Amino acid sequence: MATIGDVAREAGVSRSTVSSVLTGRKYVSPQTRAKVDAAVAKLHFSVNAGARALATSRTMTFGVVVRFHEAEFSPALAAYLIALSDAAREQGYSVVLLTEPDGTEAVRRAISGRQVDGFILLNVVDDDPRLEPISQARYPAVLIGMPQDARGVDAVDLDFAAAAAMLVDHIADAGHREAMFVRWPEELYSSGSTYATRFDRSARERAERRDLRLVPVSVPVGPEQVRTTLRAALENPENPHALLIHNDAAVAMLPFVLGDLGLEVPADRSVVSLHAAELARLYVLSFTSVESEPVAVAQAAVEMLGKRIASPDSPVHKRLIMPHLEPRASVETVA
Amino acid sequence: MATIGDVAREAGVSRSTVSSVLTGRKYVSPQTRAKVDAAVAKLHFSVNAGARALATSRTMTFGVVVRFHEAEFSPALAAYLIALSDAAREQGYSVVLLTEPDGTEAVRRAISGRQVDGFILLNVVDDDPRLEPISQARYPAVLIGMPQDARGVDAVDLDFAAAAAMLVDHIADAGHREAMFVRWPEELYSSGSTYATRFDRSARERAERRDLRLVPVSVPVGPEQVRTTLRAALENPENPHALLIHNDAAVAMLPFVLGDLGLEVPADRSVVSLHAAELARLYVLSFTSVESEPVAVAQAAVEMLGKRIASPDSPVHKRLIMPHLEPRASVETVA
DNA sequence: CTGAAAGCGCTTACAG
DNA sequence: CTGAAAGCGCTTACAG
Repeated sequence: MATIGDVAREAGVSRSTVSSVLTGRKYVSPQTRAKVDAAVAKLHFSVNAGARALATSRTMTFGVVVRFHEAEFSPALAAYLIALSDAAREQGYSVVLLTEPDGTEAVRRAISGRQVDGFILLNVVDDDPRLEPISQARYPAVLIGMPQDARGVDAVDLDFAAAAAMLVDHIADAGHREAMFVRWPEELYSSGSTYATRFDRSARERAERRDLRLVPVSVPVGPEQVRTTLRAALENPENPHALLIHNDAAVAMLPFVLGDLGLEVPADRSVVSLHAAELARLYVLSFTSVESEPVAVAQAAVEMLGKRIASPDSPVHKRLIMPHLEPRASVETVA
Repeated sequence: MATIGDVAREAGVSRSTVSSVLTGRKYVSPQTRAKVDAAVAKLHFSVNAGARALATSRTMTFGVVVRFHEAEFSPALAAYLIALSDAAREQGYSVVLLTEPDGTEAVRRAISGRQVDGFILLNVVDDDPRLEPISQARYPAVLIGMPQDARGVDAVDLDFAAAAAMLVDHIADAGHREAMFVRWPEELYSSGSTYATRFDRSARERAERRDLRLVPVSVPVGPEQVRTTLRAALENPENPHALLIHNDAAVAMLPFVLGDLGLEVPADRSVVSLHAAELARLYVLSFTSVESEPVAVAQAAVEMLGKRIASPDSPVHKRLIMPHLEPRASVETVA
């Protein structure tokens, strides 16, 4: 592999001049620059990343900290990882994967080994232990998620409150006066787990304002349980015919259950949902929905992290990404 | 951040002695070692990765090259990425994500920038362009996939031929004499795309040997097309009642279509399939199946890459990971 | 068994 | 506008 010295010799200049044209931080005459560029091309030279990192004390890499070993819903995960890597590269950064079960340890090691310039934490919840080493070392980081106490770290997330309001409005606009609110298990809401609670509160508030009565249906974990619960809810004649779903597993299962019961959408039931965009790719999920926005979220995260690294002491940023409603004609207008 | 010099001072030894205990490549007396360890702990020291990389010319990182921007089926992708990262860490390696649409360019840059010690290429097909810069630079790499011409690069993959044979046997053992062979679009087989063709050939051979007549059904891309095709195939009274499915989209869609037609498994139809394990996590896929083995494949890949880096000139390795059949009582025994 | 010195490939003041 | 020199934090022969 060619070094900067080889290039300098080839171009007939000093190593520091080569470095100057490489970094672009110093004026170099066009002639000299041309000679250097030619030598670089001829030798297929490119800067040794480790050497540059050592000299600049900037690694130009981000650590992406994946939270769960058993990712709750990995289709979304892959979309985020790829979007993050793409966005990072556009800013000249690489992305290294930190997947240890003990994320705190992974973060600590990456910090003390100076492996990364900053972190992006995926799937952050309240009291996330990974925050500890970061806020302690005052290391640049951006959270994806919106914990109550972000401990002075920047954060970005989908605007779940807006999503809930959009979905409620969509049902209310169609003239419905009541709807089932199909939810995650209640623990998720009481444990203060950020996105769920934000969605929940906003849905309730908006429903109240729009005079929509919400009938909560908590759906337990596991395919069979999901199926049974949905079936019971749909069979109960007391229950509303509109469904507002905030539970990916329920979204995926619903068509099966509708099939079991011979119910049609929107003729028999009106359905809106919040779910990962990936879900819609492989399945026939013809429900009007608000989808997650991995690309927009990833780009915002990378941009925020870049700025944070550039100015460590600027004020803490929070950013909410506005989702959009994808209409799929699954709601019937009622008088 | 503490440096090796700080540790040396704290421990009252030279920097090279500290380095010796850190690398473990030289005998150091237990007493001295203890002093160094104590200093390391006290100062929370850990080696600066970039500096070590520069000194050893080993980055201790692998580049994982993800092929498609639009991942065909990203649930599987996430599982592979996490498994790779975990396996790498166990060997002391980090994993950097290379997601550029132009994978060849990404590989080239990582090589000339000395960013990685080797590559793992995901989802390799015949004539994969990413192989070019790797085989040209004779850079250590392991392919996940089994192209006809691996150009002297190690490769590992699921044993799709064995998978096909297992599934055919399962149907034949239950006494069936014929089965629909639900497949990807034909282009996938004619384009020589490795796993599909291996599965296909093996299924046909085994079926012939077992006296099982296979009726091929090609399923086009897109949810609606999948649904229509499956429906037509199931409604056709000429078609066998056993299904051998090698198409994730068809696997996911089948329950809907069975529901549409009021068919029960295994009473009305017997079903076996090959699909990504992730599929079964979120959905009720109660079909006997052979699932992909991301963890085993990832571990093999990492291990092979480690060995390849250690001995660049050892003979090329190919490795097939034996999958296992997951019985789910979806096949009816016939006379 | 331990330490002084050179070197890995860069960048960056500092002179000129 | 260009170049000589020091330094980033390690490792590794080489002496002792």
